[in-house]
Amino acid sequence: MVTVKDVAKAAGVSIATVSRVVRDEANVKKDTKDLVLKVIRELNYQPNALARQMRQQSTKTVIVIVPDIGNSFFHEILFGIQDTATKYGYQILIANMNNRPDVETYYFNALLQKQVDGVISLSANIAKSLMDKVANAYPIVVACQYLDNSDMPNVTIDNISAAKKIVEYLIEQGHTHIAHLTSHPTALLYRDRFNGYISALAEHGLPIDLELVCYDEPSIEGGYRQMNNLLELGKPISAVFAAGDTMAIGALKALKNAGLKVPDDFSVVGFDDIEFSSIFEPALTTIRQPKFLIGQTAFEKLFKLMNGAPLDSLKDILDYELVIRESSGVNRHK
Amino acid sequence: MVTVKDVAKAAGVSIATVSRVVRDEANVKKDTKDLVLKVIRELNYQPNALARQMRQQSTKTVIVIVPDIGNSFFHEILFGIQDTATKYGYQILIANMNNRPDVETYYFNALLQKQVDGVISLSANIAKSLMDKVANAYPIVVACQYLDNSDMPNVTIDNISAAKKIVEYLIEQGHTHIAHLTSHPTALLYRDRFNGYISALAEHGLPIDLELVCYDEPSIEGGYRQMNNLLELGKPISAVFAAGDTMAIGALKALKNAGLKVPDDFSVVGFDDIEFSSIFEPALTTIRQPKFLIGQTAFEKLFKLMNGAPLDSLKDILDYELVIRESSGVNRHK
DNA sequence: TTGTATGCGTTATCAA
DNA sequence: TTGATAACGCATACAA
Repeated sequence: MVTVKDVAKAAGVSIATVSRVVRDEANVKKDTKDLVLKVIRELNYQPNALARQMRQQSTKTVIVIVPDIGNSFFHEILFGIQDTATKYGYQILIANMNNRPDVETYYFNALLQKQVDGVISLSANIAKSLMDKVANAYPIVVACQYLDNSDMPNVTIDNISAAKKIVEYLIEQGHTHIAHLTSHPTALLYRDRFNGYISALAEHGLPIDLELVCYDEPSIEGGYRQMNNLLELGKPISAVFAAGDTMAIGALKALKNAGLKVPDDFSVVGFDDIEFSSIFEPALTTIRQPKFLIGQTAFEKLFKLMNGAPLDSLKDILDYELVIRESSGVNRHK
Repeated sequence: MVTVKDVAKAAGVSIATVSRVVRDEANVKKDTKDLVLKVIRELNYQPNALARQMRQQSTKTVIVIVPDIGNSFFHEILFGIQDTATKYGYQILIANMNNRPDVETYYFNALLQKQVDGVISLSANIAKSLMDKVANAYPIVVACQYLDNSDMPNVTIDNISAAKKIVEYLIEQGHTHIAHLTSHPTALLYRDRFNGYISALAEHGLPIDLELVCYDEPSIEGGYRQMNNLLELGKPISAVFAAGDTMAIGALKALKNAGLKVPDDFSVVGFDDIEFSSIFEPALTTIRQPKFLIGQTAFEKLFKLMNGAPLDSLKDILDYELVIRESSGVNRHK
């Protein structure tokens, strides 16, 4: 391995001078600099990043904890993070949790051991106490998900109002019996979407029937299962709001399987706007989260944190958008 | 920051002893070990990974160059890599190229600067010369893709025979005029699939019409565009073999748009078996690559390379599988 | 403008 | 079984 020493010897200068040239410091004579650069090229010298990081106690690397890399919802967020990170000369380490909560803790150790300068977590499953403990001492931003009563820096949308908006859209289409497919109520995210659903119904004087609220895994299978359960109830439902697009697609499959036409017989709306949702047939009506922007904003926030700069705001609430496509329409069975 | 020194002082032993305990070396007296462990807990000591890596000149990290993290084809491969890497105590750094060829070169620098111990590239776009130069000196494995006349360690399937097999399946269903949707012929991958297509037709005495071979981006849009072009030709085509599932799904959309029924009027088959393909309706007939196994095998290979162990074989050719679903059937228009 | 010397926190060698 | 000490490759305070 070629080191500064080798370059210094070959160029007839000190290692300090070589180091200065490598880091492009100002106070080096032009001639010296050219000579050293020439030698660096000749010897094909590559600075050892490990030694540099060790010396500076910084890796210019940020770890992103992704609950499930197989879920395309996270891809655009990753793009946003990566885009901004690259701009600032940072690398990102993608840690895939595979939806196993214990892995999250594991990755926080990377932070404690100085392997990374900061963390962006797209998951909030980890025990709140640990989260707060770590956030106290290290730069960390939570995006998409969030915790109750936590003062962690956070980037997200207003899930309550977004859920309310899409349910109100269904109500405007004449639907009065709207079911709700959702997931683990331990996640504040789902509780918020549930609250938005309830608010919309209540404010429009519609009856609330908790039998129409079904819980399952946030997956196509989960949505399929619960849609079938709903159909078996034999109640006069004409629309369903799924708290995630994957569940919505599962619901669409169950409806098709039952011989029901969407949106003629039934309206289905989701949440997130994953890639799949616009390609599936019928294309899904949903809430679009500003995924790229969430990623960008999360990194910007983390960057400030890592550099000890003050945050404009602890929590950023970004705008969402109602995207109306083919899976929803007016209630024709009134 | 708590270091070995602090622990040593507090425990009244030398730093060497602390280091031994941390690394769980054998020759430490039980009592000493217990004492040191107690102090480590009390001080909440975390070994500094940077210093360790610096000392050992190894990061136990492998970089995986992914052409496009938005493409679900790569997810299962990543799972396979990650699964095996974790088993051996390695971390993986996912480098997303975003399909920009220049980024590939950039990431190889991480290798040269000792930030990672090895590379798994799921892309082969980089100039062959650079690839060979790097592979000569550093542990690197190419998976899924591959280059002409290159002696880089490689894990893949036999694309020629797989393409041939799925086209032969179409022929068995009575199809005689089969089109081919494919992408950049600069990629050996696509040339091989094209060759398999041609072989199948030739060996069954079917006419080869190069007007039925269309090139475009390997995306839904690309497939959609070219399927429309094919339909405009007005030739008696009854089936199409797309060299990738995304193109196949684009073709399905174009056929639907044209009012054609799949598989009654037309058969469509793809390649890869991405997640989407089984969920889309109609579900796609395709070639399933053993994605998880490709990932596992690639890491196993890299691991040997990183440890200077001999490779059983330079190139591993894994088995594929023909998956017959709803998008293909017998030719009813003969 | 350049060089000398020290230290980052760990592991590993050697001696005790 | 333990301890003293020398690296690892670089950045930087200080001196020249």
